[in-house]
Order: sequence, then structure tokens, then C-alpha cells
Amino acid sequence: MKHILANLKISISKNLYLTDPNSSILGRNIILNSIEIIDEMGFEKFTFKKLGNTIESPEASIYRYFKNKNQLLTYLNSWYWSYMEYQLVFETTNIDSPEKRLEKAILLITSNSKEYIIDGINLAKIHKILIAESAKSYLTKDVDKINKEGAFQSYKQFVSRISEIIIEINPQYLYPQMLVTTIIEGAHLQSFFAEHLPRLTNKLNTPNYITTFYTNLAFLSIKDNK
Amino acid sequence: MKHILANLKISISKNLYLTDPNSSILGRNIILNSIEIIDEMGFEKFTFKKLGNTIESPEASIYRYFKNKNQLLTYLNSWYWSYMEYQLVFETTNIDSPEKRLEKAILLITSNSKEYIIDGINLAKIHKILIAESAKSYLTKDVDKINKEGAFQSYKQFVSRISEIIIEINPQYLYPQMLVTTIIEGAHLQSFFAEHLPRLTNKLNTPNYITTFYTNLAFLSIKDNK
DNA sequence: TCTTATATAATAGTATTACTATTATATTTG
DNA sequence: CAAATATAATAGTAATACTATTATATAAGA
Repeated sequence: MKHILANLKISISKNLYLTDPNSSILGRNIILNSIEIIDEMGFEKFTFKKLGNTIESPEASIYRYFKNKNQLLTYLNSWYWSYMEYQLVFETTNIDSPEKRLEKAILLITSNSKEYIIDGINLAKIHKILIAESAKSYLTKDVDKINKEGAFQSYKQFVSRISEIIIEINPQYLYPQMLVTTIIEGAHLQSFFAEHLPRLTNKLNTPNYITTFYTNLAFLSIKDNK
Repeated sequence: MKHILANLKISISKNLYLTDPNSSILGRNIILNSIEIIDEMGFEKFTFKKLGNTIESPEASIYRYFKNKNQLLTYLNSWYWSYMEYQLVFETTNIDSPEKRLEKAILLITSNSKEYIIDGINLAKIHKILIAESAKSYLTKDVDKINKEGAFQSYKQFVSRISEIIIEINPQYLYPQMLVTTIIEGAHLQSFFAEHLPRLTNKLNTPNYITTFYTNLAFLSIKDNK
């Protein structure tokens, strides 16, 4: 598996950049270092100027790759969900039981331990960014515009794949997408709250209690509406 | 009830402003018009300059009331959750059954029809803002700092009140806060998705399907862990 | 009542941010 | 090897977020 991962390249829709960051050293530097800086200082304080300083290129050169920092965040988002979809497909092939596949999917969403480095990208860090910053890429007045440009396609595709598993378990179930996004955004939120606002969540000393909670929730809802 | 609402003033922690906006006409103008502008153009494009223009006061005067626009958003957030807590208490007093009280609470969270104007504030609009912008007040690197200043106290208090109802229903239940925040943020998200990213949710033609979904989810989880 | 203190508002700035137009330097292709 | 093209660097600008200072109104005490 590690071998396959090492050779994997994730391809991103052409609408999400001006110049493909994978096509040059500068481009790859932009991606790699933006993850570091956003992780360090948060998306609001992240600027192309600061990024330019760390990679020792003028900010204008970064603008050749991305229209603005929101587009860069959307790119990272898209990359993350494409990677997650790949992981999902990889880990669920050859498993007949849709219940088992759903369990794997929820584990994938709720687990924080992503130790791989793929495509040069540190998965743990991009996961951490996603938890804290991803909502900002759709919670904007431009959402309809960038949606048309395909900004959320990987996310939709990932959600759709899990929804299909749910429908396999219970073809009568009415809320597959609702359930999946509730789990994804809920799990992200609980991780964030556990670290910063503990009174808004419940920290149990059971390992993977977030996984347990959402797995339970999912199966209860799916089987109840049968 | 309308009479009581008309006379109600919601009091906000002194840490969430520099000068109490309720203490002057300018202050009240700041609150009322900021809601309009944020609703119209989104929080990112909202500036004190623009607000100053519409209320015909220089932006520097607004800085006397709020440190920055994030503090203003936090104030609106806090106002909203204090109001929601008031509503919750009001609507659940004299109801013995904790199940019925929880139902009322979830209806309150998930319902979009808030037609009242209280304290001069248009509830429907502040609710709409909360759906799209509230996450931005905690998804920031300053979260720990502003948390210490009490920025999220009203939210925590609201969550805590509902958690207590859940514990009444099932004293063994392990995840009351997790469940409540999952419902609150999930319901907000589904409203947003229904409007902008329909493929990420399920739009049923049943009225109040979001309420139904989360009410079901809540009771299933609470009763299962008994 | 008048002076003084204090609250409040307006003026006039600055540093930073987000972005663009233009020029220079590589690299590729015929 | 020249021309075309891709890429990067320079040098800006308008807008944003904020502050220091000055002016004006209001309230309190003598």
C-alpha cells in the first residue's frame, strides 16, 4: 500500500488554479509552504506576501498560480477530498458487506491519525487545516459562483460515494447526504472543540470515542428508517 | 408573550464590547445596520468603513464600541444565543416531560421561521447571519484568547441547558454536549446546503424535514445508550 | 451659573493587504 | 540560432484595518 501511495498523484480540476502548481518547482513550493503557514497562523493571517517571503519569490509570482488565497484554500480542500475518496475506494474494495464498508468510511472521516506523506504533502497537517478552515471555503457569498466552477466537486463525490453505501444498507433511507455531511462536519467540530472549547463536547478517555459516537448514530438512523 | 418580548432586553457580557452599544443611539445604529450589511454582503466584505457610511458616522467612532469586526460578530453571536436561551426557558417551563422539552428545544434550533423583532433586532436576519457566519467567530487562531474573555459563554450556556434535559431523559447518556452541538451546527449546515449546495443535503417536500431528521437522530441516540 | 471634567465624535493620518500592469529573463520550438 | 512563449521580478495602486490627535457636546461640582 505504501508503494501505491508513493506513486499516486491526485489530479485537481483546472478551474481551481490559474497555473497547475504541480507543473513547476515554484508551484509545488507554494502548496507545501501554504499548508505550513496556514497551519501555523490560521487562514485569516495567511497572505501571499508572507508565503512569498518564506519561499523567496515575490507574491506576484504566486498570483500566477492562484487568483487569490481563497482559491488556494479551495484547491487544498479539493485535494484533501480527492485523496479521501481514493482512500475510501482503496479500503473498501473487495468487502461485500455494506455495513462493514460504512464502518470503514466513518473511521476514515473521524480518525485523526493520518501519518502518511503523499505527493510531498503532510497528511496530518492538511487534515488539521481542514478541520479548522474548510468551512471558510464554502461559507462565503461567492459560494454559488465557485460552486459553478466545480470547487466542491471532490467533496460532493466523496459524500455521494458514502451515500451510495447507505442506500445499499437501506434503500428506503431518506437522508443519506444529510447524514453524511452531519457526520463529517460534526466530527471535525468535535475535534476542534475538544482542543479549544471542551465544554461544547464530551471528552471520554475511550480511544476513538468520536468514531464510536458517529458510527452508532449512523447505524441507528439508517436502520430505524427501514 | 409578545408583550414580554417587547420589553425584554438581552444583556451581554462587558468583555464583548468597548462601549455598550445599548447606551447610545450611535451604538444601537451600529448593531442594527451591521446586521443588514453582513446579511447583504457577507462578513468578509463587511467593513467598519462601509458601516460608517450607511450610518453617516466616521469609522473611528465605531472603533470606540468594538475593537474590530470580529468582536462585533461575537457580540451578535452572544446576543443570539442569549435570546435563544430565553426562548428555550420560556417555551419549556411548566412542561414536566423532558422528552417534550427536548422536542421543543430541537424545534427551536432547527426552525427557520423567526418572525419577531425584539430589541429592534430583526430575528429572521440575525438567524440567517448566524447560519452563514457564526462558525467564523470560533474558527480563528484567537479562539483560546476570546474564549477566556467569555465570548462563547451564552452558546455554552444554551448547550448546557439542553444537555441537562438529555441527562434527565437518560442519566447514563455519555455524549450530551456532542449530540447538541452536532444538531445545532448540523441544522445550520443543512439550511445553508439546501440553499447553495443541494447535492450535499436532501431536500424533502415534507415541511420541517430538518427538524424531523434531527429529532429522530437525537431520540434514537439517547434511548440506545440507556 | 459657570467652570471643569468627562464622554463622545470627527479629522487625519499609517502600515498592511490584496491585487495588477509592466518589464525582464528564461525556456522551448521551428 | 532566432522567434515565440512561458515564467518571474519590479514597481506600483486602491482598499482595509486600525490609531493618534483634536474638536465638540454633555454632565457634575463649586
